[in-house]
Amino acid sequence: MDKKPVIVPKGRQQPRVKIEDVARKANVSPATVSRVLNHPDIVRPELRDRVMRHINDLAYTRDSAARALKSGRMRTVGVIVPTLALGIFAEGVEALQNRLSESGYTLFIANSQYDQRREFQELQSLIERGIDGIVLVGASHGRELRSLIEQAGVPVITTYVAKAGGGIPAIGIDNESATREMTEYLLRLGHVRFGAIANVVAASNDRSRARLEGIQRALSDAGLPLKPTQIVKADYSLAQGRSALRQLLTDHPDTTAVICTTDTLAIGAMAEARKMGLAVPATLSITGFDDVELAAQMDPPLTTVSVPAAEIGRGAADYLINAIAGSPVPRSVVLPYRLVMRSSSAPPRSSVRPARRGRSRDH
Amino acid sequence: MDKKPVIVPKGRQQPRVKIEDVARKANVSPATVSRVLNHPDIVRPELRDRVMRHINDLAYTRDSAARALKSGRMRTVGVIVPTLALGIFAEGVEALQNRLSESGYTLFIANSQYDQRREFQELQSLIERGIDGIVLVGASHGRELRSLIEQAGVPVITTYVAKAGGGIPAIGIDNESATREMTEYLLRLGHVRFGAIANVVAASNDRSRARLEGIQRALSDAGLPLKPTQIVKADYSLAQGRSALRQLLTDHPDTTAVICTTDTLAIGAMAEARKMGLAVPATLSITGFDDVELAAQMDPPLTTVSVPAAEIGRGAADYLINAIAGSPVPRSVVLPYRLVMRSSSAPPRSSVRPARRGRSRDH
DNA sequence: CCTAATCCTGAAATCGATTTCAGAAATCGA
DNA sequence: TCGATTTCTGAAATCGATTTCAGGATTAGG
Repeated sequence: MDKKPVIVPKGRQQPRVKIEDVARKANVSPATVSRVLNHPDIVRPELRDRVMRHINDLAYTRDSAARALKSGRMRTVGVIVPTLALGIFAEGVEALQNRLSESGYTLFIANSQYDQRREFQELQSLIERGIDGIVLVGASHGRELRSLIEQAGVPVITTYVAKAGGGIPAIGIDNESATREMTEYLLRLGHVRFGAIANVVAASNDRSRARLEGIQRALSDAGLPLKPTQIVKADYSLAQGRSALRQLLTDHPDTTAVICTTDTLAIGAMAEARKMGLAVPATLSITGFDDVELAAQMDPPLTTVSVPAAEIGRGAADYLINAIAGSPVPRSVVLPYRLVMRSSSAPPRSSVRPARRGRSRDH
Repeated sequence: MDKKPVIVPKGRQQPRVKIEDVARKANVSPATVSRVLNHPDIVRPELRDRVMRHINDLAYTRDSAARALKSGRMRTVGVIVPTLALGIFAEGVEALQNRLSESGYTLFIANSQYDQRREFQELQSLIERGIDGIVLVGASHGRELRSLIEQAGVPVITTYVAKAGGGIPAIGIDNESATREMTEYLLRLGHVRFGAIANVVAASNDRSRARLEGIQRALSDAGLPLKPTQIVKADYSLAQGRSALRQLLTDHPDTTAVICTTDTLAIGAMAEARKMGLAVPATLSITGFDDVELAAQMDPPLTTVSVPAAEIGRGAADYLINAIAGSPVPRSVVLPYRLVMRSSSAPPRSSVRPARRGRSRDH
């Protein structure tokens, strides 16, 4: 009469195999099955084997929700990156996932699009999911985000930077010092007229900001502080590298060295230089940052800073695994970057014999 | 005496706020609180507001493990990509995550490194995690993987291909037809001596294999079937693109058009061509596949096939969201690719007036 | 004004695995 | 051989939220 056609229940079709089913088949209690799975060494070997056989026969797998409920551990870690479009982040995430997977952890991924509000929301949703650890990128995070983390009592680590505020441990490189070294290298080559292209448009991109500061500091120390027009701000696209170079050379046609805070920008700048008929490095030296795969293959190959992204990812995984287990963990890990001198940089064409570092020529 | 120093308990530090706490504060039963959160419309408005206030006051968030246990839904989706190093996958994952996030889903990520065994293991671990949906890449998957999926009764979709075996729905482009079109375009330009560079080393890379078949088919149809030495197999690195081109031109110095199954390979090939002093496209036309950001910025800009990665990611998300909800879903979705003709391809230098398709010139 | 229908709310069962507690079995020493 | 340990196993409580079931309060209808 009023019987509606049967609706397939939304849940799992096949009635899941439960620990109790295994227990019954093996003629033991559920407790024993649980022990076989979690503490195999405290179960008599023959019994353990028998139970194991039945577990395999029934293709039993534990319900992770029930497990998590009882144990309070999800065996899950979350990562929030600005974007996956940057190879350097993708590489780090991949290494992170691989290492976590080895230890039985699963990785949640989210992206913030360089937006702190979004980062906060994604983190909130991850925490509600009950993650056991969090990986962030960069040093600058809203204070409400920090209090959210604190309140959740979940271990965190932030990556790609050498240190972060708010007591958050970090693993990464010292961005500022890297560009400072790069700048000093160019100074040693004899360059005196510099330009910088930095993707500092996104408010939360503290890496590029630190890199820019490294450039500025080195040049100030050398008595050649950058004028505002010698710094072109961009986002992280290749096309912006092009237009940035054009603008820079419009304002300062005599520039001989351009330092970019990203390989993407540098590659864009090189493309534009070529189009403008400027020889690299004869007329213009260009350097990047990140050492993406393409950098070495450019013509000429790009001088840049190599960032150990995979190592950062692995290190973050190890840190969290230990922190979750309650093992002691380092406060922060500073990894070495590597300056990779290729042939997109050279002494300026009409370089006077490299003066002994023109420290106080003008002041 | 035997008292050890207190060890901080491993669980959550702060005793989590539970639904019962909220209920007590608000002077209602836990059931009501649950209803306020899950079915707000069936609770008397004033009561609902009161409960809501207390929920906010206590910063209560539901325990997702308990929720998942009771409801059988994790609100979680997993994706397994071959690697994140390829921008095209990173882009798809990013779009996937964004769309899922909008619908309250969280994304697990894993990578297979083009290894079917690893893909299977990662999937197993994801299924144990109780995911509600799965996103895979490509058409070729082991049969044990398919039976695992079936047994788990979880909706799946595979991506970047137009169709897959084993009754698995797919969303993506028709790779074979794309390269066929590309090849026909080059034929129309007047090329007759072709070479192909394909990353078909990884057993599971069916995309590139399909692309290679597209090339072969088009050339066979034109009466110009590729000899084995005209096909160079590579993996997906830029450096291999270089060496592949060198090998190809060693065996067939008179080649005028090289079709690559990946932009990365094409870019490597272009770099090598430049190094060998070959003008592109005057002496050699080169085409790629994927339309990565760099393709348009090359010198000359690369002719390639644009893959709608973001759309694929979004489409996969929508598919799963619907499938999980029990809504009707399409069998498969074929998205349009786009041939992007740029200036890395041109008629061969000494091209005779493009013959009307030299169909049966020889045999 | 009273019964019938409607609307809301609370008590309690439930999801599936883990773990404490206690008892049974096995081992050991005398 | 018997009691004292030591090992191992099972019964039952527990994790926290959801949902069914039934009853109390409210409104509508006569």
